[in-house]
Amino acid sequence: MLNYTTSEENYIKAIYRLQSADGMVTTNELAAEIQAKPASITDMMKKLKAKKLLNYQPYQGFRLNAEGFKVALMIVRRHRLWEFFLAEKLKFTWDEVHEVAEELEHVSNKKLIDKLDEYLGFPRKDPHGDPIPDANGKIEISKKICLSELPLNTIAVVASVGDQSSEILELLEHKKIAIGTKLEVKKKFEFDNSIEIKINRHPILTISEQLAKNIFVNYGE
Amino acid sequence: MLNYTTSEENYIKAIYRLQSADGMVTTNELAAEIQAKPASITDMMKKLKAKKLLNYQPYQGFRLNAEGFKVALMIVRRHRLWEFFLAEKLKFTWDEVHEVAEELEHVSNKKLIDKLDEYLGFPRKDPHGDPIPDANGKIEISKKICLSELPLNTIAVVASVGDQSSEILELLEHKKIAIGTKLEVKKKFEFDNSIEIKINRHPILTISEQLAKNIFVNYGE
DNA sequence: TTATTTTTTTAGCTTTGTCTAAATTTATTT
DNA sequence: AAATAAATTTAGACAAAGCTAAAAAAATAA
Ligand SMILES: [Mn+2]
Ligand SMILES: [Mn+2]
Ligand SMILES: [Mn+2]
Ligand SMILES: [Mn+2]
Repeated sequence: MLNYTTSEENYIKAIYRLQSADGMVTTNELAAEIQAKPASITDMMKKLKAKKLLNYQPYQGFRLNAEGFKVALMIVRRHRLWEFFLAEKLKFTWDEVHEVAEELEHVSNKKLIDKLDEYLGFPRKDPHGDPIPDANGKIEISKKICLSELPLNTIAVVASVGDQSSEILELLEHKKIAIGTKLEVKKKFEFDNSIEIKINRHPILTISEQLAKNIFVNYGE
Repeated sequence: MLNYTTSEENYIKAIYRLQSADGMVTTNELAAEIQAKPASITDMMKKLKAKKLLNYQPYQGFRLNAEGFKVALMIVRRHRLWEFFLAEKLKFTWDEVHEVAEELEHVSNKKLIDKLDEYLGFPRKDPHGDPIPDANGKIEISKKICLSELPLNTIAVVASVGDQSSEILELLEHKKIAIGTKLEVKKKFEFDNSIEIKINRHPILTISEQLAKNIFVNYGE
């Protein structure tokens, strides 16, 4: 496995994130994800195709091939191990780990990462509940869905928030819900689609339909 | 304190390393240190002068100014803290830590470094015996001398090694000399400048001039 | 099926950091 | 003091990674 630049790695990881089971990723999709102009995407897709990391034909979109997928999993592994380290050992809070891991993930010394993994006790999930690929690139399947679709009595981890307004953040803060919070849905009411959730050692909370649709969780073993 | 690119930081650190109490650093010196061509040095010196990190007049050499020195100390702090982390927590041997720290040092999130420092218990020396600047840039003055200058029958502690090639490390391993090893010089021979040293409970060892010049020790206090 | 809109690509420009080769300045020898 | 050598800077080139604006292709609407 060769070494790639920070830019190449950020593109590879973003394609990995966007590419679902079948479909192609489009230029505009990736441009939005990476916060760059479509012309820059086309440039990089040519480069990554030349490096045999993806399939790409002009105007037809692109997908990582087997090699590109393997590379992506190693970047994801580094990112999530560092996130775990920051939260577990350095006591960073949920909103701080991602940004720092976004930089640390590009230090790609294999021994460093494998020893870090060992030091951390081979954690299987990062602080957002996302699975950490092992040294061979093996990764648990876990599903990310919105809170209103979470089955009853299933422990899940808050992974992200759809709306980013200060209003929703104020409400989440008030209810003590944050990225990484473990919860389960105890009741669902059909009248207004509100739900009741339980967080360890806290009283039952009521969540409105609007709020539930903006909270995304990871679950599944 | 602004952020600097990886390249700028490597140049700043190299100048810090070369610049002694008084004299100027020359273009060729820095070119050799950084393994780049003299023309590249001149380019970067113009850039760092424009950023007000050093004094530089064409053909007259250069020196970090107060601000550049402060920046250098923070890079050195990051480098040595990561080296300590790698040796202490991830069980890297002391000859493996430098290369990895050379990359990690460029992740310049202040909170990351200060929390890492705290997590490590505010270590004062890196695995090579070099002092680690604190969060304010304060650094112990180490009175290091090389083994060939150590007076006879004076107990000293190995603090660092000049050359860090695998060849010298192999030799040091063979002779059971490591950071922290206590020793004293028992004899000096003028013919080839070789010396004989004594390490507690070990037979007398012969050290060549080349080797002695690359072993630095702390003594007295 | 044509026309219009959207998406994507191409062409050309910018910045950063590197290089080689030539010019210039400083230092050292006759 | 010249002449020569060494050190340093300048000039011009290149690759990476981004951008804007224009052209081309694909998708959608009329
Ligand atoms: Mn990143
Ligand atoms: Mn994560
Ligand atoms: Mn470095
Ligand atoms: Mn060191």
